[in-house]
Amino acid sequence: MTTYLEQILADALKRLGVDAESANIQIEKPRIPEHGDVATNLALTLAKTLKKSPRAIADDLVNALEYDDTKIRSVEIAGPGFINFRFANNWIFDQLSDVLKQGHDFGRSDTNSGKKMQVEFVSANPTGPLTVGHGRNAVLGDSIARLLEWTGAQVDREYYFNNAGRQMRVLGESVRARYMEILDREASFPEDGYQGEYIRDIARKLADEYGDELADKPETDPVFKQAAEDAIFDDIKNTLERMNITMDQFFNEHNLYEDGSIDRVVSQLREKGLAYDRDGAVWFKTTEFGKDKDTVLIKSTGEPTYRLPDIAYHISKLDRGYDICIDIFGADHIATYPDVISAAKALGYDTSRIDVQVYQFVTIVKEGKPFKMSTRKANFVTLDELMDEVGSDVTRFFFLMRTPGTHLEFDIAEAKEAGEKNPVFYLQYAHARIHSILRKAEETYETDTEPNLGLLTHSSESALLKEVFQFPDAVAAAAKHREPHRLINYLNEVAAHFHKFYHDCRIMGEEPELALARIALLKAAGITLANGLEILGIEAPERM
RNA sequence: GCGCCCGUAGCUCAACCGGAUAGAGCAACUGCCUUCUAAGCAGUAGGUUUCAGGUUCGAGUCCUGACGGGCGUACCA
Repeated sequence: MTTYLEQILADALKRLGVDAESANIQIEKPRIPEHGDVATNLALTLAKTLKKSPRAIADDLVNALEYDDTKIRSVEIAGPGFINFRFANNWIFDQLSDVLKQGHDFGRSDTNSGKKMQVEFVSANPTGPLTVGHGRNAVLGDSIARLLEWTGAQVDREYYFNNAGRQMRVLGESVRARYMEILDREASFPEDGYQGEYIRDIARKLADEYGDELADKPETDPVFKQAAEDAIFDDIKNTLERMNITMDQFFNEHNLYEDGSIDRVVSQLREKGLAYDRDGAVWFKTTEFGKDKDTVLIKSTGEPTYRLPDIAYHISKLDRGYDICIDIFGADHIATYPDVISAAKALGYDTSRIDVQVYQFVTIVKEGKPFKMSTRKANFVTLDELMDEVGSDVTRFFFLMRTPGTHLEFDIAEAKEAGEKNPVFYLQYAHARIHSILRKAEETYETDTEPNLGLLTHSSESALLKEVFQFPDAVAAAAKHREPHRLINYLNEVAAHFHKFYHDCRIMGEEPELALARIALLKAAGITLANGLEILGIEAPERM
């Protein structure tokens, strides 16, 4: 529908001698039904460049407009210069049949077709279980990936991690200390060690498996770290699976050392005069890119800071041929990615292919107070614990329902109590209700006969119809902005229109002709909700 | 100090690239179940969009400044 309108408007512009390319045609559904089925503000946006009053431009546009009156019933100018369109009934009914035909694919579009994209998310190092702090990242990344798939892209989900370095060393030492404790042997717990109970679990498993065999191994023996990494990664993968998330690839930072790309980045930056030695360290000249200070790439100990592999990693992604690489970053990474971009650009890469999505932190509220989490100190609420309480649907929905760019307050008590008050049930309930009616209707009516859609004349029916048709646009808009919450807002509208329809229009007991037409509408609404929930990674139950 | 993000109803949040009368949920109040799921529907109340300027046909949205909150500003990740 949108495509057709864009087309006829572009044609009209051409007739008026206006460059349609630069005009940026926007079609939107007006808030108020009296303002038509869809509207465009085209005349208003053109007012500045054409130096004419919006009303006059709207007049010209409407005069130049040629449209198929089996599709468009009316076109009128209103307010400051909006052009409002109303659809012809037959066109609406054609669209409805089309929705039913598309079924499980309704909502897909080709705005990103042919594109190879990658979404990198979660990317938590295996030092502990995933916490609610990681939840927003995980769920955002996965739903954005799904949105992109629905707009035609081929998408890889990637988890980037590092199992070397100080963090992991301390993790190994923590496990060893607990292991020794279990054996009643002497060992000091590292000062900044990981205090969580899961460390004891890992140590206990080692003790069960090896007895005291490991006690005489040197402190630095990798067995402890390895056991921890394996166990924790198993746990993380299990958590992701519970959340409906499947990664295509786990990328170990270690690869970047092995294949020489770390060294390559340093030497190439040196060649460009952007890296130099000072005080035994290697520095990146970030002052060249407007920063106050230069940045250390390799510490005087010879160990790289995390920034260097970050740069090499992004270059690896670009080399792998992705058209777009999306990073899902928490606000704490906000300062690091400009360096990555600067470096990649300096090395000749098209950095417009890197798309960094920063989301704001989640404030955990526990017992009415903000709660500071720390993996190391084992102050955390894990995603598993949360899902034990409220399930994965509520968990996903909670993280998705707000704009990524604003702070999200997560009240544990509320999420637990919320239960049936939770807005996710509003959507699921609508879907379940639809299927409940369909089950009943199938017993009474010949639901596979061709319906006479012309009978759908009630205002609640047409409101629902028009809402359903917005679905592909809603998916595309959410994908474009990488903001799944837009889809939730849309689905809420669909559900609201459905519930209203349910209240106003009955099916069982109606004349078969009318009932069949309404069943068709019901199916279309059901398809929309089911497909939308799938993009959010949330169940669409047929019974509740 | 400097940089980035945020500030909208009592609370949690929407508002699509600057568009028509700023919307939901929760909490409060009033109606609606002998008929397809009341986890629902209809309605009442609640706002100087933190404040002060500016840009223009038009500002919650853009610019400047102030105030308030978050996150950065490491040879930590």
